Amino acid sequence: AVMILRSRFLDARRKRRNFNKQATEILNEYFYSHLSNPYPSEEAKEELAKKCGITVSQVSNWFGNKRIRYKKNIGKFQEEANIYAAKTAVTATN
Amino acid sequence: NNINNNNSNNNNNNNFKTVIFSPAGAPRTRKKRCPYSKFQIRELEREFFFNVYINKEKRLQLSRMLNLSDRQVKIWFQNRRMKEKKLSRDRLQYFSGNPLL
DNA sequence: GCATGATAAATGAC
DNA sequence: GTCATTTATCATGC
Repeated sequence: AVMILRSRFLDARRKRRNFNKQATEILNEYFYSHLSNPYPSEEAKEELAKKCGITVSQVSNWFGNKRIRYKKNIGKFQEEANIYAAKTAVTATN
Repeated sequence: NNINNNNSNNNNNNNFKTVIFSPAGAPRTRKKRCPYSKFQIRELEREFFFNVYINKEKRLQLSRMLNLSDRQVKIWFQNRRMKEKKLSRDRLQYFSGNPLL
């Protein structure tokens, strides 16, 4: 039984499921509002994880993937960047 | 003496460097990541089972047997220990949410 | 067919 | 040594 559970941990490591739209919104909002330094602190990661309903490791994975993929093709994310830039600009005026 | 060669099936071609994005600086390079073969992983895992920390002698011995550099074996054990720690965290979190298991 | 999340080599800070 | 990363690769979703 122990071996079965153990193998299930190893097998289940890559059972990928997309995050829900709200979680992605929160992560993108943080990323594009900290584009000059998109490295959330450990405390910020925990808060993001709580708000998104995911683990801290998943937050770290998301930022790691986002940083490298954004850096490699900034043009592809330009539209997305504008959307969230406008969103944060509205909140800044309040 | 040249260390890197890999037998195993598909690759490589190590010492291929990839250019790193350099924020206002001289462009640096990094060794291209090359996945290890099943055989290499099996032997590394076997040794890791006996001792999580590997000594110099066994490290050199393993590196020769697997056609990996001494540095690569050292780093593999470092990463493997980190992986084990993460697995422990995941296990703890999993069981805390499922007390019946 | 790529987008996306997770993992595997490799680097560097400390 | 640990550990947060970078980068490439893997596996899945759709």
